Amino acid sequence: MEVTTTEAKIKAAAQKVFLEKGFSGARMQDIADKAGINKALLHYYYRSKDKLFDIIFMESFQKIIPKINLIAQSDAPLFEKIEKFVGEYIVAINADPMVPLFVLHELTRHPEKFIQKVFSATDGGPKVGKLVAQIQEEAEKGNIRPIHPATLLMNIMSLCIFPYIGKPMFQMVLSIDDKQFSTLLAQRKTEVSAFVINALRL
Amino acid sequence: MEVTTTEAKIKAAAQKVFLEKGFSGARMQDIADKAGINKALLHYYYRSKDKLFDIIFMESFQKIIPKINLIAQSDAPLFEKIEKFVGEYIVAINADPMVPLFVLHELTRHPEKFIQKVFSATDGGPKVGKLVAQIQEEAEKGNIRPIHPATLLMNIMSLCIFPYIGKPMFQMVLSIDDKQFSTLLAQRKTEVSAFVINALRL
DNA sequence: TTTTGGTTTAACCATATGGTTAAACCAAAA
DNA sequence: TTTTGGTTTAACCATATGGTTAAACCAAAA
Repeated sequence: MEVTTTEAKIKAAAQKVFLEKGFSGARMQDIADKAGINKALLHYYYRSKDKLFDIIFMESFQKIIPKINLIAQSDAPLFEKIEKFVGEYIVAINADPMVPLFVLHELTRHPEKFIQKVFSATDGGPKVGKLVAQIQEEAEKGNIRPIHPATLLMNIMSLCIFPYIGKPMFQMVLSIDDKQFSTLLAQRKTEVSAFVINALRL
Repeated sequence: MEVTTTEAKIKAAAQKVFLEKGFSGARMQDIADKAGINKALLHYYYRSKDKLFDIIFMESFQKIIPKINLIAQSDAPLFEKIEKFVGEYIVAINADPMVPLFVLHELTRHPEKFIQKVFSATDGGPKVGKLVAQIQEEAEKGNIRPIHPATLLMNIMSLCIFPYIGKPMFQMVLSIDDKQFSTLLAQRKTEVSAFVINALRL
């Protein structure tokens, strides 16, 4: 049987509720019920709704500002980097499909509150300098179509993340059910990098 | 001077507040204050928070399920359609940059509630049949790289919409301010279709 | 067996929040 | 000038909600 501590049970429940409802839609009682504990314990262990939320939010945030560094700063050739990044990023998001919408929703509504905290947590934000230089270099060498590095990064991340956020919209526009949609998403792990790389070819 | 009716003032204020805070974060008092009217008038004109919200939501939704039909069902060649669609879609989103996050956030949290209503409002959802056929046709003729039509549509829409949703994240990752970000967005009106079309070329 | 210190609970509390109501208002019609 | 019907307001109301507290619990140490 599971021998989780109360503290852990609360965190797990809070994660679920906050991701589902967002901060303002989440109810402490709801979290307590899902954790199967008395509501007072939420405050005993985490003080306040805000404090509890901050913990869940920061953890979630880490998940979508991914190990860009690792890949971006390596010495691999550009196309290889793209393949690797897209593959790993999609897998990461796929593991927690609710995270992107949650994080971006809360981040948009309280930019000041987190921008700073998040920056220190990732020590100054990710360093994409090397990747940027590489893109410019390849463009100058005439190996790829010229493109603003920021634009390329934006395109790649959009293609990775947005399908998860836009799911209900896509299902409607495309008239497809959950299963068909999942199939499409699965294909994207390789499809996206192929698309991007082809877009860069001359 | 503005001679707006109370009803219109309420709607405008509600739009602002709901888009900013979402349903559960929005406060009726806040809407009343922004509209400069007594809170009771909200109920006098719109009955309840839910009813008021539904109106704002449906209007917002229309904005991001755009005139796909018009373009998708036309007889223009594929690349031309893509250019036209991307251009118009980005302009539409640009006019209301808060809408996508708002709609997708609420839609994700209450799929059942709206999926149906929205379907009837758009009479059965957009018809992309012709565009789908066209993509398959071009692929078979060997004019473009083969790609699942749904995947292509997803890619295009992701590239158009996501930058607006992911703004705070991108600004952090790329270390750029509002102005620089706007510049990047402006470029995308043409940049995105170029990117997509190039990705389709053999 | 008793003490101790962390854990859990039921009962509360203050405030926020969506919503209602009766009375006051006010411009146009009679 | 009076009546009428829609509009606006202040005062309320019931309930939801985040948070607190004193007492009960309970396992391990003494």
